[in-house]
Amino acid sequence: MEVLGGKWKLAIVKVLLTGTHRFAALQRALPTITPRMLTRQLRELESDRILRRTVYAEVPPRVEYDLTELGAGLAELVEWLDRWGREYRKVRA
Amino acid sequence: MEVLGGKWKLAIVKVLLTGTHRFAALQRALPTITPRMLTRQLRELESDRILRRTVYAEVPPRVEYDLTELGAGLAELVEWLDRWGREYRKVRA
DNA sequence: CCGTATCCGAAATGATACTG
DNA sequence: CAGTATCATTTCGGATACGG
Repeated sequence: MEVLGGKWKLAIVKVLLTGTHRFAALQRALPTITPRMLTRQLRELESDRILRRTVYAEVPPRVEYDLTELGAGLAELVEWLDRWGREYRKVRA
Repeated sequence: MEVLGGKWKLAIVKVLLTGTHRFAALQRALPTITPRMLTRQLRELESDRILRRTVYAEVPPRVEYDLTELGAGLAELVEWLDRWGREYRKVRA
């Protein structure tokens, strides 16, 4: 929970499970996140080795984010949580 | 994550997966939690229907906590997270 | 395009003492 | 036994503006 907790991390992982994304693409996938929060969460996930950050020395700059094998190992967990969340809403409603 | 997030909730669920517990027993199982935090987390989990709180009108007072079916449905998730956490520590170390 | 800097309010957690 | 009350600290998340 220390690694995955908070409002955004699992959402970011979920997006990256669909493939490599650039910063702006992540912003589009998570429309309400501010650039500050996105940067922070990405850096923490990188430092926890959930994802990789790749900088291409180009103009304009290009930075790509993709899951490590450790991060990719969360696929089942995310699915599990999705399922449980749906069941939860059903029972609570 | 809204239901299970935070420092203590999953730990409490994990303890209750081993059976019904009283307040003091939960404190013993989670030695660093303060009574204030334990109370708060228990009330939130109760309000989210993860666990049940049963008060017996006795002297001295007895209050028991146990998982609902919804809460018990988290067993697999907890196991999954445990496994992933162990793998995580191994890879990180 | 991909971020940083600064400031802010709210929420989470903790320490300590006390009570029916 | 099973909590409350009070106070302080820390962390989280957001708004806004700016920069290489």
